[in-house]
Parts: sequence; structure tokens; C-alpha cells
Amino acid sequence: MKTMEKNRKVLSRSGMRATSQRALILDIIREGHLDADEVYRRARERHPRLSLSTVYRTLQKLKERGLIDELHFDETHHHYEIKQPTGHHHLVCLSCGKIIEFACQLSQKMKEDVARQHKFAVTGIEVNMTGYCSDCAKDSK
Amino acid sequence: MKTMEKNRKVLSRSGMRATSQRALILDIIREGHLDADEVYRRARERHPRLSLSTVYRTLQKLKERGLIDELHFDETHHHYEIKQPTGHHHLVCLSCGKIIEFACQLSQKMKEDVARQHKFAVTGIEVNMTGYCSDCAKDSK
DNA sequence: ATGGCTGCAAAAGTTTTGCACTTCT
DNA sequence: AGAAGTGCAAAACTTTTGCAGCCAT
Repeated sequence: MKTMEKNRKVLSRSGMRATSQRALILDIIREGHLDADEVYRRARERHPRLSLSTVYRTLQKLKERGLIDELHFDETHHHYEIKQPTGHHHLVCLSCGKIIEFACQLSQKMKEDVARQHKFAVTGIEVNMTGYCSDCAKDSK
Repeated sequence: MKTMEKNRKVLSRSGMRATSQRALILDIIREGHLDADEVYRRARERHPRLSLSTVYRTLQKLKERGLIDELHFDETHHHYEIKQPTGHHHLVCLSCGKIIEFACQLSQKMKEDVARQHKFAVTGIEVNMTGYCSDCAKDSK
């Protein structure tokens, strides 16, 4: 598998040992905005002896090294996504659970405003909106 | 206590039974952006037989009725605050943990942009920034 | 009075940790 | 070889639930 080789290189370049478990987990995170348990279940299909601890430890480490981002939706657990070059934020459909990414030029300005007004050195920003997607077209009034 | 009477009225008006536990919990949430366990600990000082289950059930119900908002910071548990008339968002200092509220006129526009571009009916928005407050003045570069 | 609420205990769900063994470099 | 990573089991932490009795309306 070509992509596995690429994943190993990404890991090495970030100063992490390139194990098969990590390459696999990285591969799976590219599939979407998954939580730890979903990563675990998908990974087990290809590597049945993988443990959930390894998933958690790997997610932690990938986050520290800046290879993935952690998302905090309205739930008791987190979701993860591959770090992307352009900043973006998320919409969560309350009906079907779909997660939609949206680009946002305003959030940059928002950061600057806050930094100026509160003398706050911003290192991260997360914007999450909830609602109903066009497919679900809820008659919520 | 005058404020307890007020809390009971708030509860009744929202169609909830006004119990002493709920009035107390509402009172304590006014103290800040607390998580369930912190609400529990503070509440026990005034009502030692209060159970943690009641705290969770009450927070759940207050959220449903729109009396409080749930915040999702970079943690495995949630925080709560009294619902306020004007929308605002939060800064979390990574050094001292302080939470700063900031008003934001841009988020309204952000919602409108998203609604238009993705045909998404927005019901909620949460903006959280992390960084370092002026007191901590980190030499993070 | 009666339906909702509470406390307690137990369970469920999520994340972390200790340790012996394995793998990467 | 040595350090870092893994699997397993157990623990820790957060939240939910069943149930008998209590309380607000």
C-alpha cells in the first residue's frame, strides 16, 4: 500500500516512530471526523489485535505533534480530523449527524479583534454551529 | 435568602418544579463557568445530602429549558453558564485556566453567511479560543 | 393524590495507566 | 542495545439509570 508508506514518512518527519499501528490510525483519520471508538472499530478490521489504548495514545501524540486536530462537539467524547492547511470550521446537523466543513475568512478577523481588545495571545480557535442541513430540511420554527 | 426566592420563580416560570436543590444549583451556576463536579462540590457546602445524580439531572433539565448553556472546551467534561441575553463567546487561558467572555458582533454575520452558503438552518453557535491572557503574558513564540 | 423529583447504588461510557513484552532505530 | 511503543487488564473519571421513598403542586 502506497499510502501507508506515505504515512510512515509523515510520522518520521514529525519525530515519531513509524509503527504499523500509527500508520493505520493516520490512514483512518483521513476518512472523516471520527471519534476514538470509531477509529478503533475501523482499524480493527485491518489489524484485529490493535488495542484501544494504542488508539488513545496515538491520537494524543498526533495531536501534540500537530498532525491532527481535536474537535469538541456537543458530546461527551471528542472527534479528530487531519490537520488541514486552510482554517475551517464545522456545522453539525442535529437530525442526521452529518458534519459539514466551512471555510471562514471572518474568524481570522475575530481573532485579531480579541487579541487587541483583551490583550490575549490567541493560539487556537474553534467554531461549531449546530442546526439542520438542507437534506433534513426540518420544519423547526 | 432573596435570591433563592427569585430562583424558585425562574424555575416555576419555566414549567419546572421549584425544589430547593434546583434553586441552589441555579444559584451556584451564576458563580461562573463551572463543570458538574464543581457545581456539586460547591452545592454540598450548603446542602450536604445533595447527590451528584441530581446535579446532572438538573443541569440537563435547565439546559433543555434554555436557562443555562453548555460549553465544550478542550476537556472531557462540560461547563455550564447562565443563559445571557446577549450572545458572547469564550477565551480560555492555557496557563491559568481563566475563562474570559467576549462580545462578538461578527458571529452573527458568520451565521448568516453559513446559512446562505450551505442552506443550513443554524440553531446554535459556539466559538472558543485558547491562548494566553495578559496576566500570564507567556513568552510563547 | 399523584406525578415529578431525589438519593443511593449500580451500571454504562470514555479515557488513562502499570507492566511485561515487542518493535523501531 | 536502548528507547519507545504495544497489548492487556485494571483503574480512574464522567455521565446515566433503576428504584423506593419524598415533596411540590
